[in-house]
Amino acid sequence: MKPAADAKNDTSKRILDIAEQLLLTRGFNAFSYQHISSELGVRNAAIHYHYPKKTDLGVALIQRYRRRFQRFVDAQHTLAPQQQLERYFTLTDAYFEHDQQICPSGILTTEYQTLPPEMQAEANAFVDEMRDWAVRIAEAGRADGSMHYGGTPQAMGLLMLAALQGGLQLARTDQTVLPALKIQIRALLGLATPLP
Amino acid sequence: MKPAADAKNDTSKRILDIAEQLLLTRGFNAFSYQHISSELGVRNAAIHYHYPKKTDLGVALIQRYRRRFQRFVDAQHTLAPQQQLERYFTLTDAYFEHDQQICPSGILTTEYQTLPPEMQAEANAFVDEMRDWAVRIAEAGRADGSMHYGGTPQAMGLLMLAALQGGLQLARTDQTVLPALKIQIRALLGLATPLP
DNA sequence: GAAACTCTACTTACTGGTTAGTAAGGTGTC
DNA sequence: GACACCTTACTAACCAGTAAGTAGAGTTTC
Repeated sequence: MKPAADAKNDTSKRILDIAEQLLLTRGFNAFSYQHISSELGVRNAAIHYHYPKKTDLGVALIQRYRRRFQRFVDAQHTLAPQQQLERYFTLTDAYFEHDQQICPSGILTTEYQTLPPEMQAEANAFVDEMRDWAVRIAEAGRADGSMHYGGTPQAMGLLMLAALQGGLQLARTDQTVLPALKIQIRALLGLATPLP
Repeated sequence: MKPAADAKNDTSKRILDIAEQLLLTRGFNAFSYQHISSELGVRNAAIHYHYPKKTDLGVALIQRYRRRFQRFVDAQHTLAPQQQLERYFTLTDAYFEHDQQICPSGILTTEYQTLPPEMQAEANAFVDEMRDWAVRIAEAGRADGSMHYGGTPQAMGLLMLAALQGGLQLARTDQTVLPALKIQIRALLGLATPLP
């Protein structure tokens, strides 16, 4: 057994978990190491031991998102485009139901001008990856004849990403937003509402 | 002449102008009275004289947005739906071109959980008004036969609002976002790109 | 097998800067 | 002299970040 190595990983990971929750509900500028340390039951400096600068923590957070998102995408590359879109919707719903969290790309682009350059670079890459994925769904849906829409797949994917990012934010003022948005996106793609 | 009254109004208004710029580029949590006072060339306490609490300033900012937006909407109630949509696009472009500002509703809903209740209430009302306007455009466009889309006008208006709000944020990482989004929304509504 | 070491994961204690907000006073205008 | 509009001077809280020390577990050396 190696309790030392496990303990290190565990605290490091728990810091990321708490920071993620704070990031998606309050934003990067509106949470402090105090929030994390009091939640974790340790002192402030313990967080600095694992992530010396807040920038380090921010970069680690986005990098973990990128890895997780890549696994999410990889895990369903065999699914039909329509099913992939439904997974996308499910992911969006999950954010909202978890303390009205919003999409990470929404936080990062909204606070973009105040973020350190290292985080801006990670945010750029993350947004690119999310956009590419949305575009691939629109492309595949047109290619296999399951989705029917005007314009290019590039623009349609972008529109879906932008609408869901904005929709998650708007949902905080009105919880009927997300269901209506999902129905409308399906309607624009000529899709039927799927059976459970 | 009434220089006293003008001076009061002028300083008060200039504080709002500077605060607005800071809000739309940095967010409410990421600007301070110091930012405003140094920009304005006065001391910190002078800002507190006009807006005792930061909450007061925030509420005044949103209320001014609401008045301005209402005037914007009223000023074009005689225009055709398609022209109203183009005005909406122009408004969006103007935000982006002004130091990559984003939509006020985007900031307010993203920082929603950290805002004081008075600002949350104003934000709710503001988002409602923006949404209503988008819905009315979609309704009028369907009614006069100029726009053709699936789904309800309520959902279509919501989708346009959400997409433009998210799109303004995403445009910070890639400036080609907004043009593509506008083209796609027109395509989904069966509209031709208007001539200048 | 025990003393000496090294490393991880913290702690206490602190610095310097920023924050919103207040209290009291000054200055010019009606 | 009353009021609008500021100033100086301050408080208390919070912020990121650092320095130095410590407890304990594992590792090395004789």
